[in-house]
Amino acid sequence: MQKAFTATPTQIACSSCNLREFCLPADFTEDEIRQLETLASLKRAYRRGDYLYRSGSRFESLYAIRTGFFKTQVLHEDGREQVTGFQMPGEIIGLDAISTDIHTCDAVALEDSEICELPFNRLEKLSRQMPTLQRHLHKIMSREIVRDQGIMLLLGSMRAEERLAAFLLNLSQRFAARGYSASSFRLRMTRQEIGSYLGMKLETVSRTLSYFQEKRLIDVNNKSIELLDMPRLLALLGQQPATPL
Amino acid sequence: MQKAFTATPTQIACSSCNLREFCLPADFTEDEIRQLETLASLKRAYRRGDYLYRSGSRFESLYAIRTGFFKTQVLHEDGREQVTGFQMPGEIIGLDAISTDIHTCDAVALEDSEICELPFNRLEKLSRQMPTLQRHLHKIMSREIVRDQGIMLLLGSMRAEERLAAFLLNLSQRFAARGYSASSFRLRMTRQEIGSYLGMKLETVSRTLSYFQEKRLIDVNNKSIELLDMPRLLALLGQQPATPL
DNA sequence: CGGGGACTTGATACTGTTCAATTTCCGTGG
DNA sequence: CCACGGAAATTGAACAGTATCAAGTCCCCG
Repeated sequence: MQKAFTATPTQIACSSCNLREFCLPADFTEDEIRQLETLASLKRAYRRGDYLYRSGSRFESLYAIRTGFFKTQVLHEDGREQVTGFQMPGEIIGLDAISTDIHTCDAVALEDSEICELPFNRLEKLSRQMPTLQRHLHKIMSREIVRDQGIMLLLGSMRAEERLAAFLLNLSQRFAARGYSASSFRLRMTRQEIGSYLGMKLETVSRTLSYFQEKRLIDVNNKSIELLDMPRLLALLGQQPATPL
Repeated sequence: MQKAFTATPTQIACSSCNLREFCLPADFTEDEIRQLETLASLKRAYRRGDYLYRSGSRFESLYAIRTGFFKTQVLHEDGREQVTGFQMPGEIIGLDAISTDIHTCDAVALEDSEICELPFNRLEKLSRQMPTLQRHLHKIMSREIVRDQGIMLLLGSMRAEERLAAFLLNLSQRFAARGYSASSFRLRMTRQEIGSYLGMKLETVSRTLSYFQEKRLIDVNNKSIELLDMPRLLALLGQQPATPL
């Protein structure tokens, strides 16, 4: 499998998130879950385009996405922006802010979304009493580090086609993990945002998608994507030079 | 300042690491430090080229670098490798392995080095009793996430010259934070490793260094670097198109 | 002192960017 | 409900930035 760019959803307790079903690792007890639920009871709705937090704002809480879709981005002084991730339900955002108590990136809703707020002070306190939670929190943070390593590998050593193939397969996998179709989904982000994430220009994203379509690897229609040939998409990764498709 | 690519050393208690001097945040008490010292007493020496751990090996401990220099790298199936970081004294490595209890990258000594081993189970246990340590550990992990975001920005949206300038300034800053010269230092890594880290080929690294030298921004002599004009190097960042120097 | 890896430099090829012109999509208001 | 307008997406052509290939030099280790 594509070691470099895999995503296990970074999940944590969140009462109103259907936690019991897919969010929680098996090793929490009933009682522990109850405690977590009191902590995670704060939920809020966001509209497409709303900021969950902004770079520079004070850190209070982590956020578990309940429904919807977010992007995180860092901004450069000169206006350049880099999308650092796309987050879907069950994933946690805000981890970057722990280091300085100030958010270092923006989190923006890509569609109407609901989140659970997890006040970090309370989370820390609770995790002192609950080793399972402590371990879980550490794993979530570590998983984010591993994810970032995968993106570095992607940005540092893959060509445009490989990057886009990796991206599509990664989305596919994450949708599948949530019970949605692995082969057919809607992109919530623009070509520009994909490009920013993958380190390429929106025109190149568009061209490469068209090329994949021409080669019958995928079917694109604006934001609708169907993966027609996942084996060949996978084969696109892990190949040093350009490969004739 | 170069927001995107700043590094505060990720430090943690380590008895034999001259901790009191520069490794420890002020908020640990004498007694707490003593407890940490018992934990961090394991130290080991490594020779240039030795692996501290390998991708796939079992996770037991975090490692605090006491002296020397390391690189971490992830390997792709097809043989491609991506250097994900260069670590210097006071920094912690191994955080990626917490997520799965398996190391996801290699750590290799770039020169003879000494490390302190921090058994993670004991670290977790101790941090349950010591909120200061818990908070510190969280900050270290979060800082790594922020660092990775900076590299994504670099890899995703900077040109070769900017990347190299950012890299040199970042090293400079980290040396300075350790009491070494900010303007004159020895590179411990090869052009190839720099290139892998920055997402460019070794020839491009070499050429760009020569170009910087020609423009009197730096003085290079193989692995010896002197930064002659830090303001102009800094100005190189944060400029969208190519700038005549 | 010899040898091999690391580094530099040049010429050329190629991937992806830039600029520009359309076309398509979608939300908004009539 | 349809028409409008602006943003998003597609596509083409020329160009720029790096990669690639190759030759030669330097440095360091044994």
